[in-house]
Amino acid sequence: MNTLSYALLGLIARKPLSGYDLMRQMRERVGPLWPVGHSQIYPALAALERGGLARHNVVEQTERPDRKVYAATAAGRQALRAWIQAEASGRPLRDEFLLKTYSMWLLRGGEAQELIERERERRARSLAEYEGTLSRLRDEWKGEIDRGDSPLFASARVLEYAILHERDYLAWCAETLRLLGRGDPS
Amino acid sequence: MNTLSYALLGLIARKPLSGYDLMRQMRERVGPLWPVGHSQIYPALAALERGGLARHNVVEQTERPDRKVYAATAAGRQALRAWIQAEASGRPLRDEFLLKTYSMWLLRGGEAQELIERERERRARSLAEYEGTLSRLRDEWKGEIDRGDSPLFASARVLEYAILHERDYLAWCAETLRLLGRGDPS
DNA sequence: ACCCGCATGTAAGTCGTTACATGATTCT
DNA sequence: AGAATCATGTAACGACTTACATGCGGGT
Repeated sequence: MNTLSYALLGLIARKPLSGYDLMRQMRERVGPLWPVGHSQIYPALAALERGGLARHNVVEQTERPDRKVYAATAAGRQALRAWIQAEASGRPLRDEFLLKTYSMWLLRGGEAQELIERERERRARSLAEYEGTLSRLRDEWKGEIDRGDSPLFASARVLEYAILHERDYLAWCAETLRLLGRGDPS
Repeated sequence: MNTLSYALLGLIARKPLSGYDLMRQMRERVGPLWPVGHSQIYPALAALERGGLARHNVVEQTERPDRKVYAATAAGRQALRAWIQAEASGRPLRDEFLLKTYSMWLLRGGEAQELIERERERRARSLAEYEGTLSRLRDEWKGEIDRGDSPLFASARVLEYAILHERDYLAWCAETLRLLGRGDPS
């Protein structure tokens, strides 16, 4: 059982889904948090089923290929709870952009500023995207989203975190540009 | 050439180092950003040398095993600059704790609060650690650390980012606890 | 005609972690 | 005596990415 399996379990514990659905949900909702390709999903679902943590029904379709819709079993929900409460493994950030800034002293003239400016713009775009998703979620689930025991509350909190994180990145870029500007006025 | 190779190049572009030195520097300085085991380092250094991006001298020692001290070549620094300015690959966060909170609606009673409280404490500890490292760095390199073209400036900026990030995490935990407390008063 | 979305899979290759392997010196 | 630090490597395994593979229906 790896982290990916728990991510999938977390989704099918909310609502039964097919492998294809899971692929889209992982891309759209959990995407920035834990991206997965469909080639990982299908074997993982088979493994969950072998372990008794999920079960599937075949839904036959005439106009499209049949779907295998997976749902979490009681044992699956139990395993998910246990994983959540287990000691965190302390996985690292692995931030490629920061690793690049670590060597930005090699750049000349305004190259460092350009690099950071480009990143600032990318982050601003993804911030706007998260904010859009969150406000759509809020509009759609007005009452439920504030209840602490609701799946929607958890979704919203994760999005809030992503938003905080992007804001932070923007602030860091702005401050770095300011500091670079002082020492080296173009 | 993978990301790890550039991380190593970034270090030996600052100052020649052995594989063992690199292991420690990656653990102590770049650690939270891009952790590496020594088993990755030695083959990667050999590959850098095959590509002409680094070269090593053997430093013989009597009391300890001999060291292979690697330095970046001009081609190595050039490759590093090119990588820094290349399009970012947009690698993801892969945050296991957030993935867990995504399913926290499964928990009962105060379990969610306990989970977040534990994480808050862990983050507070690593914040203190980063702050300590940064203030030590500042004390040691007073003049150089503010010059935008200095390696120390880059190191400090990366640490600043890590600090911002931890503060953010703390704020998020506090807010989440507040929201959980309102809906479900123990 | 060609590409996109739906739908499910397998295979090959890279990256990263953990364990295996060796051997001297220094600290407890 | 046993553990930790210095110092360099190899091997096995697991996780992740990218490409291969198939096939129908709808849009341009």
